Amino acid sequence: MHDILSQQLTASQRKAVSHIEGPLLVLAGPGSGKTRVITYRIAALINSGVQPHNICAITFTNKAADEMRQRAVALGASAGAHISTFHSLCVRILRRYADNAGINPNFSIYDESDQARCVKQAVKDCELDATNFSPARMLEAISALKNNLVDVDRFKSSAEDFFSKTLAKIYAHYQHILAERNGLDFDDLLMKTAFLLQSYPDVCCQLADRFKFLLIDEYQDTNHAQYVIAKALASPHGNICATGDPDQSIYRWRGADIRNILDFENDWPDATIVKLEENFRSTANILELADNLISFNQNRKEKKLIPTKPSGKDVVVSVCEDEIEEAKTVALCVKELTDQGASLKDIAVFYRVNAMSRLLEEAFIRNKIPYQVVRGVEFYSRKEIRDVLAYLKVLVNPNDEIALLRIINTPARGIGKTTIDKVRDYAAKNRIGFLDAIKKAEHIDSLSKVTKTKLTGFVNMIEQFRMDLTGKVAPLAERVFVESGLAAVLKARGIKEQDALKNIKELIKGAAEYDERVVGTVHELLLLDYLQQISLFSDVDGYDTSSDRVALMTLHAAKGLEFENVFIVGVEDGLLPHAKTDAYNDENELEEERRLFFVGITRAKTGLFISYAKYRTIRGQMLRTIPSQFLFELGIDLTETGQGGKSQVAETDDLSDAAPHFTAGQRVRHKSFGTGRVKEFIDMGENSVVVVEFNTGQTKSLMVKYADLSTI
DNA sequence: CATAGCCGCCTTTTT
DNA sequence: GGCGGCTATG
Repeated sequence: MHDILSQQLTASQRKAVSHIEGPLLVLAGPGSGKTRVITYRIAALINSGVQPHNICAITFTNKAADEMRQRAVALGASAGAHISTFHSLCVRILRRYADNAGINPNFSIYDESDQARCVKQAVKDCELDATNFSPARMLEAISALKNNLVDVDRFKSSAEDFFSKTLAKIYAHYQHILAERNGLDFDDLLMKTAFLLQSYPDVCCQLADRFKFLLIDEYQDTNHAQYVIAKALASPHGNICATGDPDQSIYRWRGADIRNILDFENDWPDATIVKLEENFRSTANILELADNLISFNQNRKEKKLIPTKPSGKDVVVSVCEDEIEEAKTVALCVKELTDQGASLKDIAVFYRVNAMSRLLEEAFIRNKIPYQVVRGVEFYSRKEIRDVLAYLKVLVNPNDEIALLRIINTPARGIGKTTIDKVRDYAAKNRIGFLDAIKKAEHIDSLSKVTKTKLTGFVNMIEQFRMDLTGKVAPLAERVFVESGLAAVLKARGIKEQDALKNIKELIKGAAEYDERVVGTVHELLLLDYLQQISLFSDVDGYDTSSDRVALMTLHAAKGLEFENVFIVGVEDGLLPHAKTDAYNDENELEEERRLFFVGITRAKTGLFISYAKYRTIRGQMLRTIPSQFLFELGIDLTETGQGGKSQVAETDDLSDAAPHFTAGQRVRHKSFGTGRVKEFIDMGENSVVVVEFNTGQTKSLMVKYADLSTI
């Protein structure tokens, strides 16, 4: 079988597949058949006698893991290889070696909103002002520390200035709160695993013995913690195969360190490097644009995209009047494509921010085009779903105060804030958990008799549910939904709540599928496993590739996918690159935004449609936009009209119209105030006002027509 | 203690 | 322009 497989591969691909022992780096450009190579590699390892369960492949999303598993099996490889994301792998390791890691294996995984609550509490505990130390900013800082494996102690000892010292306090409190609730956030999963592997060489050896071959996809987007984990797991045997493309690194903001892939050769001196530069996905003209664009990045290793397909359809750049027209244009183009025989599932629309999906959805609905917004997590963040899950979480992890507080009065059962405060006080005084305090409601003198009864009723219900803990998940979820009273409340409400009911049904259906999947596996706590798994659900995981609908997603979510036809909308300054990035001061941030566009473009096989709107309503205000600089970097003559060239501009744009316009983030120079950055532009025709923060520190509002600002 | 209504906040990307 | 949190009222 192996030989037959090899014949379907190019020479470089074959090299990447057949190189079995020792470190291997596969530098794979977009559309180079990287996924195919990894899958074949798994099959080849198994063919050469490696036990499937000795293989550990790490993918970027659960969806990618599922697909890889299926493909490997389709190639004839027996199932049993461990294929998952870094986070899922860490959950497994942490549960198995919980004692060594110093945690309770029944931990809850805290998502962003849970984290926000905890950090808010921490800020409050430290008696700090939430405006100066906003939870979001603190969380971001803490996340960055964790990704770099800086724990509380280390950060405390290095903190010198006021801000760092304060952050250290909040960090310490935050970790304390999580520990009390037996909760781990996403970053903890990585950090705790990395520390575990560093402190316990024997654990590390056991794992290396279990996973004798390590494969890591999308290596360019690993952060420091993931890097340490990978290195520790592979060090005993050196059988590490990393694949990735530095030009597709788009998660720097999340701690991804591009040096991990650039320095692979230094980390593993005897590494074999295989480059996959041929592109089997896109037409030559699409690749040319991508190549032009990415070559504007200075901080990169030169790499050519070698097309294997001839030039195809012209790339279309559409200039629309506003965002509504843009959405309409996309919908009409989709119709045209389907009229020509394209199927909807071969079409995708990418945008920079999730908020941009709404207008597109409306346009698709109006034009009766089936679509799906690819955002898996949103399902699990719906109120009714979170409610049911909170009940389940409390059953598994009674210390999960976040979940407990959520359900104690949901549905309303007469347990209000005052009661909760009293119970909390009691818990704190007696140094017991919140749930334990409720159990002792009888002993809390400040509570009225009625309240005590209510609390005992609640505890009894929880205890009842707990009897079912070791069984299947779906029946328990259904039971909780009904007996908690949630069902009655939803059913009593109007037609609007039918959606909620449907969602719960969907949840139970999903749980039933889980039960089905794990049938036969021995688990002391299936519910725990289920909850931890769905906590790690990602955006693309909810993407249903089998249904015939247009896919709408962010450029980030598009990573690793490919489509016959791709639309990229909103290619405007302030959106791509996004104004929230520091693209105008920090070349690295600009380059990452450029890579993001590059990733989007290189998803397209034959049809590529790029668009921007001349006016866009932001925060209720319609503003004149500036086309993204990236558009010009594509190397398309944007003034060109007609069909002759390799690209076509759908509508001509009169860029030369009226007084100059500015956008936030733009750098400008003023005769007497010097250089500064535009904070805001208020479009009032010829009386437009621009607010500029000058480098001197002062902020000025200036009338554009008098100010004589020049752009830099 | 529950509910409605108001104010003020934020709005990048995600495992 | 949308959501969450807070307050005033029943």
